[in-house]
Amino acid sequence: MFAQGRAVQEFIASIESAIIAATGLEPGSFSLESPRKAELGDFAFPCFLLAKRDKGNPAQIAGKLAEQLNASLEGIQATATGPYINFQIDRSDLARSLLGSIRSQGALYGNSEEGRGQTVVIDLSSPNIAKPMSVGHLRSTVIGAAIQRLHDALGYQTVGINHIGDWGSQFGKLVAAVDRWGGEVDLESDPIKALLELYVRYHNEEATDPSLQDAARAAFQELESGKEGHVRAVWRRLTELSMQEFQRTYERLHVHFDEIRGESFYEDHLGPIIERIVQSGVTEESEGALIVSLKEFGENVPPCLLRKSDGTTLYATRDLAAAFHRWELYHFARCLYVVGGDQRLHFQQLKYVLQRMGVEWEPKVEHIAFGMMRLPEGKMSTRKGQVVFLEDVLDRAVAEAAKIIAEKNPELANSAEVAEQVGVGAVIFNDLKRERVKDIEFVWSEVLSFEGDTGPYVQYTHARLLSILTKADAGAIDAAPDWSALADSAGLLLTLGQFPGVIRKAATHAEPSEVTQYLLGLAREINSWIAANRVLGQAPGVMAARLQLADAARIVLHKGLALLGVSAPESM
RNA sequence: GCGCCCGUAGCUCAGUUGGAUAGAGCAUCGGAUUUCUAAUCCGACGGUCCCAGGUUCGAAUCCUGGCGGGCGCACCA
Repeated sequence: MFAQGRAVQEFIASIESAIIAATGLEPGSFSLESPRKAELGDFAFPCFLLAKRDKGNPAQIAGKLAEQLNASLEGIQATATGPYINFQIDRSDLARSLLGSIRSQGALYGNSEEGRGQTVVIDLSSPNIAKPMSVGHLRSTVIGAAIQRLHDALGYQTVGINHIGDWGSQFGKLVAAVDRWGGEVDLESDPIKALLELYVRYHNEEATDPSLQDAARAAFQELESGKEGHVRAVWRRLTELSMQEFQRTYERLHVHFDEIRGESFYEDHLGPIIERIVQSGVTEESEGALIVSLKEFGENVPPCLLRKSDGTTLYATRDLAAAFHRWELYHFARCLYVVGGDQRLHFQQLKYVLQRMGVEWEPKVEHIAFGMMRLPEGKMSTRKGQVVFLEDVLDRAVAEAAKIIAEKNPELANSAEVAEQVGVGAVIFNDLKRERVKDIEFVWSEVLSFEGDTGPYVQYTHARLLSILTKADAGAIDAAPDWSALADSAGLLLTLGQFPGVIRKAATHAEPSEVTQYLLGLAREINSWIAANRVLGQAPGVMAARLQLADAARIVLHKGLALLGVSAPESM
């Protein structure tokens, strides 16, 4: 439907089919690589496999094959360099078709329809009621939201679900704490903080006061019984207070959810799901609890608990209920759980249970694990008060951005708005920068840095391009382009051409950092290009060619940032 | 004890399904602005790719065994 970066794809396809025709290699049995150095060419084909097949010398084979390919390829030069064949696309062809393709598609460049008709469910954010969002929750939220946008771009139907932690035995504790000390704190003006205080106090005192534990257990049992009484009323109020707070943060991060379903949503599903699992014949009673043994997957794999000996359910029960509910609702192509790596075992167990039940869609369920956010002094702990609150991080980043704007661009019109975009963008970008499995140590100076490999660096690059484009005379970009002005810019052009492939791979891998890394590399290339290539005030043909390149680069930066959930201010 | 994840420059990280001389940012040092935003650019410095075997024409990448760090291991989520 769209020419989705076809420019570069078409060049690659013609090289590949020429190689197939000349060698008899199976399509898909090889792929082109990037040469070690850009001067060597745009694409490379190593001849080691051919040499093995034909029992020949790779360098000789490369030499002969290059001659044959040159005879059949048009607009593409093949050169043998040792055991490699390097291909170079005609510079004018490259610029004309690629820039034309990007500029005609605009914000749709990189999109495709490959996911049409398929649904991807993404479980993301999932903060716990009555606890403040920490920088740890940021990870699930921004990684999950980026994964959802990547799938949107590929034409999938996506459903982002915020699986709020609004159920479980800790609510018994919370209700007990509110009942006992609720009058001593201010629940109205700063509810999360007040609730946190109660939560911490509960844990400090439960060891020495057994009546507290009894009260908590009784409260959760009442909550799970479905009784519309005092406990449920308190629980409901806590939920409402917390959700209002969360919503503020989500708005700043530009994250919205298609569904906000707490664990409590599955209250009515718990009985039936347990029944269903029992019917499938995989459960057993053990020490008064209902479990699914997972010994067949390994002697040391712990069983999955569905129901405690006191009759109440667990996390796993609710997640199983949610999984079945989602399948019945969406028949998803993928169901992604963007949840920290500390819960690997839990999701492994979940998948094992589904396997034992013989559920055919089990492989579509994926745990998208990410590394823990740690403080230099150790693991974050809400109970110990060792946390960095997300609001504080955003506020400090925005304040820092405002300070820099005041220094560098005091005349900026909407400076408060831009400071918000830059500060929040820096925080989001920083969190999406590394491979998601890696643990992150939270260091303020790193989060508040706006130079080098940072979000503001990419935003700045975008603003610079826009500045050049808006200063150009109207119509200058439409003059007959002199493509020779871009003869030395092939590297940048090829990078722009990679964008659709970057989106596709990042979505498949559920790895937003592939986009982040790509954007950093692209921004670096653009900044070097700007320093080396004057755009305005050149001969009309030169100017048109360079303006087109600047425009295409601007389009890709903007789109890439949008996929990550980072704003691209017009000036900063 | 067992299982899973991670280990690349002083620090933080990239490194395409195994391919050519392992690359960025930060930090340090030295340069660049009469001209499109210096939140920038150019250069220098900086490496036993944790260690030891193995597979391969070829290994940072795959396999095995160690070491170091993180996380987890039935009635929490």
